Amino acid sequence: MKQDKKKYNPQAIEKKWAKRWVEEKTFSPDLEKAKNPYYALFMFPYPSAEGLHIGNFYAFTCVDVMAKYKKLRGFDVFEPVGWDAFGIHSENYALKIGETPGKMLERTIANFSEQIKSAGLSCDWEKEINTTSPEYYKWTQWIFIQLFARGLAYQKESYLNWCPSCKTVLADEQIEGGTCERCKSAPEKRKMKQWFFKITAYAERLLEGLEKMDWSEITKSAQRNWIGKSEGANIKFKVVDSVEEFEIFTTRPDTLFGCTYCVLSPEHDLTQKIVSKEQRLKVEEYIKKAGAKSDLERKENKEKTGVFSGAYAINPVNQEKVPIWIADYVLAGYGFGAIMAVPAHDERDWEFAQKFNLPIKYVILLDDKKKRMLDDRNKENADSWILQLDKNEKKWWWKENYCYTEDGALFNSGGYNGLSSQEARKKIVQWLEKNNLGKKETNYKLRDWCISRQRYWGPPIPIIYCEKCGTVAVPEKDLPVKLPELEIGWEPSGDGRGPLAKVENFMATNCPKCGGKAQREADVTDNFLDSAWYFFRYISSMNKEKIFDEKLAKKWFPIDLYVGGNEHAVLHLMYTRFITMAFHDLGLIDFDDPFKKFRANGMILKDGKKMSKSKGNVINPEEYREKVGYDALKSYILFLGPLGEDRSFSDRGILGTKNWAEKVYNLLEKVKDTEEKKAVLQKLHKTIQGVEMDMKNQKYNTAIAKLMEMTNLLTKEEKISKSVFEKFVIISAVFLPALAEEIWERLGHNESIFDQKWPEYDSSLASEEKIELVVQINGKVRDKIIADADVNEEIAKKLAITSAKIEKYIIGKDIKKIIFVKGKLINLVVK
RNA sequence: GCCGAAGUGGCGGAAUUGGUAGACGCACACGACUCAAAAUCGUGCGGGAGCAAUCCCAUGAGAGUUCGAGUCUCUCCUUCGGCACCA
Repeated sequence: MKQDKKKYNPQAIEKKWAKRWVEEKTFSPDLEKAKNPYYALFMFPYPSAEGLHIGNFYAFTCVDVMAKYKKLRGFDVFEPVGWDAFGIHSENYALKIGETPGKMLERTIANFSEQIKSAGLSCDWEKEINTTSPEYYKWTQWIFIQLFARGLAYQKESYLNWCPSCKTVLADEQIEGGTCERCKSAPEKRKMKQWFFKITAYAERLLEGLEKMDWSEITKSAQRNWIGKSEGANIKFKVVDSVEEFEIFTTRPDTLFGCTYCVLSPEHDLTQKIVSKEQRLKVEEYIKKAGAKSDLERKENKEKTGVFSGAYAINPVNQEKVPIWIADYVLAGYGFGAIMAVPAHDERDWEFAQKFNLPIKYVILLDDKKKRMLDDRNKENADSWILQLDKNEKKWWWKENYCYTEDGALFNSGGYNGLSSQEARKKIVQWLEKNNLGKKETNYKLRDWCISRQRYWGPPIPIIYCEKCGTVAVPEKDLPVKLPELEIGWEPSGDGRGPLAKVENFMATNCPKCGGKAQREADVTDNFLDSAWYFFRYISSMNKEKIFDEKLAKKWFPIDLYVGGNEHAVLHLMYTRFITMAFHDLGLIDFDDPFKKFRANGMILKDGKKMSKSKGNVINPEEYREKVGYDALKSYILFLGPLGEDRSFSDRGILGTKNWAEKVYNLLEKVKDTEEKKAVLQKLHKTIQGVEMDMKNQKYNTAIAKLMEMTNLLTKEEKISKSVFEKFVIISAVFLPALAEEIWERLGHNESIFDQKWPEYDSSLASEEKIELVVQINGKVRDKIIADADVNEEIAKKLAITSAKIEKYIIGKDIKKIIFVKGKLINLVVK
């Protein structure tokens, strides 16, 4: 019986402390008075009915260990928690189980919060938020009207992604690999009038900001690709025998002389105006067909199609007359939806010209090196080059049947012949600008954020349509526009309007300007808007006057550490940056980017495979609490490898951290009144130093390894002094919080271990007195000699050449050179 | 195709950033305890040669720089992530 009491019982210990931490508000800082703020944030969860999963657990823990470490280092740590509960995800699930989302969430949030509370995280439950509460979404709507007032929220009609299953439009960011991010069905193209946020106005700032931020490279690169900056020029083309003209965007103005035709997208405004009588029927038929194609069809079938418009344009640089074609390989949404085609030096134009027998004109010469490179790539055609000798330099161009996009030297280009592509780009654009025929321009792939959703479960868009006054924002004093609590009729209708459109007492209102009868907007905002600003609300979750307190924001922002899944790289993370920049421009804050440091946590694989319900290899955290306890589970996840990489979880492997926790627990018995051995003290101080360094670099895995080493050393000791053990327990508390807290109490302390000070290491103890001096001959290790740590070159040399093992390598040879690395090695270069 | 990250024992991964490759853990083997098993503790554990001391090979492949390369440079291969008819 007594035996049992002494046994490590993680479940009981963890339960006890998790409860006490919440009750005693151990981790609730005073935001106003805090002197040394540290804001640690994990992506707030969507409270799914399945409950906490291992991915949540991983991301939360990555933040949590840093929070605990910083708290021990004397910071006022704020690690808030809340619920991202609006949105299609919740609503679809509610539809599936036939319950209203509101009722369902009451239950799932209660469950989820119990789970997080029992996980022993240092969350501040005082500041909990929920995006579906009117106190929260009042401010989501407030953001909308602020952006509306500044022209950053606007309505426009355009072709949008319509998800037939979710029955709503989606933002471009929510189409992943051509399908709906939520339900994986193929979206249709629909022309609709919708609300947009002008994120494109921030394209350059979003891109530039990336340079300064401490974010995972993988995330930054995803954002860069999504923003898709390209520099080039706009060029005007006049239409022959017409007053019309159109502009094109190109990144290769140096190839302007090689333009042999132009292409307009089927949606281009000009097509109707310029089409010739003979071609009209064909053109109209083509436009109709192209319009019916979904993005997915386009993606799958990249075969070029198109039709001649019957009209011609004038190349501004050489007055050549070139045909204008209509083709859907030119996209309406990018640039002007019109291009100059240079088939010799653009692969898409090349393909099109081949198919429709359009002329090809080479204007770029390549040097020998580039020619050889292309020859290697394209061996079967390697004999079609034409040689041109230019100032004794060999230059080449292709005779036929090939297209190359490399930069080179210009020819067939009038006064620009001989210039490099780079120079020619500058000169040609200068000439165009001087003659008002074009200008330098930068384009981005990023498009404005469509935020209307034809759904029920979101904040209603705070807009009123008045016959007299037009589109009017709901005044701030009337916020929030409450989402009516519907028992029935909240399902998406699919008719292009949100279900609120049918709720008469919601829709009917008065115009805030003229007081006359008016209608509300029936759509709600995108769920990603709720989550684009939640971290601002945490610091003022109770504030009724303001979205957040500016003084507190100044103190607590930018956020010190943010961790979450990289699947949000271009969704959530881009939107948060945009909203933060907008806040900056509203004068609310003085910074542009909300997260100083972001780390993407990788995925957890089970035995090397992706987890999925169908495979039955899903890791349920609660199951492992039963088996090994949360302290061991969390440590194991972190121990598996460096942050940001995928990691393979195995049932056997987890025993490693379980054993570790148990060993630490068992050390308690050895605490005696005793003098500490020097070797133990040295290891302790080295461990403190090492853990500090690893935490600084967020190398949790090696920090744990160092603590394990210390544990192994202590396990071998008969007696451990209390002072050494206490220090060791404090530094272990970062990874084994409940266990450490329990030990701390048993050592006779009343206050929480997390209110203790991190022990300072003594650098004289942390560094070695004796080292193993490595002796190399010509860079190969030949001997290791124990020497004083501060041994100098002279003595090291003596030690080396008098070593018996070294003798045979230097006998009869000259020592040409000696390389000495202090505290490490001496290398004798002999011949 | 373009951009980014990565490739080290049977496995997850270390390596103070150019200085002892394989820390720590898992698995495995042997030993101690036990009537026995589990648990625990101890020892070993990249490959090859040798009784041994020791020597050779080895960080995806190949070259290079260097006294010295897992780390830097170039070329190539593979895997993963992002973008993709974006002019």
